[in-house]
Amino acid sequence: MSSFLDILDLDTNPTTEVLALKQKISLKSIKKGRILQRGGDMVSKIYYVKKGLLRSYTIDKKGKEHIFMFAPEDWIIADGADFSSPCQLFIDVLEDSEIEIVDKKLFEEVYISLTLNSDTQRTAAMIKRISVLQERVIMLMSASAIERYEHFTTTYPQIMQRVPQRMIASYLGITPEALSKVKSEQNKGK
Amino acid sequence: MSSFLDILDLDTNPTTEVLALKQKISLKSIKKGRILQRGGDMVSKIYYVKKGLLRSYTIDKKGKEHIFMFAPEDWIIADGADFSSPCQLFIDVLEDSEIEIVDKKLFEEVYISLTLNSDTQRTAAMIKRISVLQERVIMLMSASAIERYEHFTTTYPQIMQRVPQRMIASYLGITPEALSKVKSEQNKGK
DNA sequence: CGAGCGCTTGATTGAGTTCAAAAATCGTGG
DNA sequence: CCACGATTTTTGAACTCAATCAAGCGCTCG
Repeated sequence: MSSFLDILDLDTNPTTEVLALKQKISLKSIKKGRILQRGGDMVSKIYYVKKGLLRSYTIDKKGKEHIFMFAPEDWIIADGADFSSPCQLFIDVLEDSEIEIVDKKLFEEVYISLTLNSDTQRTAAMIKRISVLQERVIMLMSASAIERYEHFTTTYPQIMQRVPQRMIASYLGITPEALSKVKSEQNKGK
Repeated sequence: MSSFLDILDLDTNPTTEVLALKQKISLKSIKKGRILQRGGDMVSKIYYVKKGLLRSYTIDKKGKEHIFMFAPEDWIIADGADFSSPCQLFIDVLEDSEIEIVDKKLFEEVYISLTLNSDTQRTAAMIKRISVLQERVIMLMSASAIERYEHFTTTYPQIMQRVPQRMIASYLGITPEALSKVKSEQNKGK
């Protein structure tokens, strides 16, 4: 899968609803720094990243950002699960990007009604996301700052190079200062 | 949904595979304390809790347990996502329970091949799980011991009463001592 | 009834935070 | 292409929350 449209094209006999949805999907070029969605917004969209890099994050009561996930090429990012419901995530653009944007509700209705391979695909995508989150929870519960950092560098080396360190710290759940110290610490060791 | 069998019964015209699978699902009564699965085991099963309470957890290198989730009545619990793949979770029984047990691979094959309402159901279940995990990650990244505890008591009051406090601490990612102190602290306040 | 487990409480320690300021890097306009 | 301001990273010192260590209490159940 490399686009929302691909998914819809899987249906060889598109209904009028599918066709209507296809017309509403537009590829947009969006500049770095743009905020696509704020926690608390009522409108909620799904973003398919064709090119570039997005992130989702919360802001806690003390005003501190906590990055929930990064979304590079070919990732879907949205508040809540892939489609439905809750929570209060912000989403913004870290690199100039090309993104497909669809209304969440609309997409969900049509998408779920499609019954074919895309079902297996969607299931696989959700399973992957659950696995990633499971690993993340375990990491947050049991790993020290150093362990988290080393896990990140080996798991997401591509993202490492594309975002400032303070954002990696934010993703790991530690302060930028702590991350800096971790790095200098592990440099001493060699 | 209140059983694996219900899911399979949704298919009004069961294939021979479905029938074969149905025969392999057995309802077992299992006593408190029994370990169903150890991290590292190759066999992997899916457990549907009809009655009772299970938990899944990891054990870190220092030998400490970290509870990943509790599974009371009508929950499905398994290593990794609902069906497939990775990670190293232990699963054991906290209360005398009645459980349906199915081989993960077998179930996945048959289940995924079923295309009907159950698809929507499965999707909904996965979305819910993703939402729960999202909330958990945010909690672990931004909340203090007290906040985590208060969130847990309001969100899972039923489970509160059924497990020892040290397990709640383990779920929250804090030590039993810390949880004890949090409680006495919040009692002072009133 | 005693042994073991779970919960509490206190003293000590330590990893990571906070605050502050200097050093390095980035980016933008001239 | 350079220069300057802004942002990011590093470093250091003081502090804080929770972990660790240790002891005592109360219950259960064997």
